[in-house]
Amino acid sequence: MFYFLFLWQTTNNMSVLNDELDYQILKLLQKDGRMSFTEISKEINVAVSTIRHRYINLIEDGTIKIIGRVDPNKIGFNAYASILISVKPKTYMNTIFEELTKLPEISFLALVSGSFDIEADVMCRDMEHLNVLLADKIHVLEGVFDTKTNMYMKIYKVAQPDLELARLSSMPKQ
Amino acid sequence: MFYFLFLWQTTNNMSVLNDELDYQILKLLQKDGRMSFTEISKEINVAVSTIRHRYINLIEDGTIKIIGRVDPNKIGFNAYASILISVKPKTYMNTIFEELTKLPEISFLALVSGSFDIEADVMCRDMEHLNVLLADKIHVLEGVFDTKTNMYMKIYKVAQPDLELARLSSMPKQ
DNA sequence: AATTTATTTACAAAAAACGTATTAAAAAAT
DNA sequence: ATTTTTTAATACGTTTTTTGTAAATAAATT
Repeated sequence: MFYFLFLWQTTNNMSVLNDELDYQILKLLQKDGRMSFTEISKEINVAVSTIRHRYINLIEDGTIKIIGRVDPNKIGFNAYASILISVKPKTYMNTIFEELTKLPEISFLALVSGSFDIEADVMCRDMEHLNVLLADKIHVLEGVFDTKTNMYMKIYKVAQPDLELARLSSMPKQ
Repeated sequence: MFYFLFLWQTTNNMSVLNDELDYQILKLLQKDGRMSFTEISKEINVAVSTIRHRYINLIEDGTIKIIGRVDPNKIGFNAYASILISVKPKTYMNTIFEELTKLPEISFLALVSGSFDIEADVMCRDMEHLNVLLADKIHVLEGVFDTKTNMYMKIYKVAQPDLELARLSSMPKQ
């Protein structure tokens, strides 16, 4: 009977630590995607092999992806804009999304609520480039009824989802 | 005389390959931030030490940053929204940016052209969370005159700046 | 042409990753 | 309640990679 209680306790602790461990790994990699498994394991006192296993799982289920984030300004993109698109008739939505996805200038593409249907954020070299993109690649698409373009004039913050906020909820894994 | 010509040729090739080399490194790291220097060097036929030097420079001047990009949905963020803010009087702009930058829910914050002044994209757990954020953290700020919130209902694309497009211009390093 | 500066490269020591095997724990079945 | 199955954590030796330093080469400056 006493033995049973003991087992229950370890089980409980482990299942809490499980998710907590993933959070800690994610948090460290979020800041520095090249941090070695060895360093991570030292930081949170778990065996290197465990970190590696967890890492592989997190990568495979798409929870995290390690990427090099390139600063657009440094490589010559000086016109960052938000293009809102109104589609009429709405039956064109799917084909428009398909076509827009292909455009290399588009860095973010989503279906939005509000008076427009689609938001497409684009990174262009300059106003000329943006202008040509709009005229030759977007306005020509069948179903594009109206657009509204606004420039991002100064960027104050670009951040990752805050894991501390996520931890408050019960971590529903997809 | 013949020797001199030979030298000139190598020089010329090298200087073209210089910027091209940075592009190639950036392109590979953009896709896989954990790719080893060894692997990169094999891919583009340059000594490992060269790749490493270039890498260190690219990191130090902020051209690229290796980060773990966490999928918001996988960790329980189900309300992704765009909040447009109108500021009156405009003298409050600076303090509002300062305050907004602190909010952990905000993943993107920028000064925008158009009928509103500020765009703040937020990642919240759910509608309740978003609602509380708006009411208790944003609407209460002095100078926030009006806001307009739209939900990102489905995300079709999240991409990095396209290096092929950048290569077309003359790579002005900042 | 000489000097300075920057870039590329080579190499050896240290550190890290990988593959595999082992151990331990949790869940499921009996 | 015990056994079996499945899943997760860990240890360890080998291979690979990174790191620090020094040398060679090229470019820019004088």
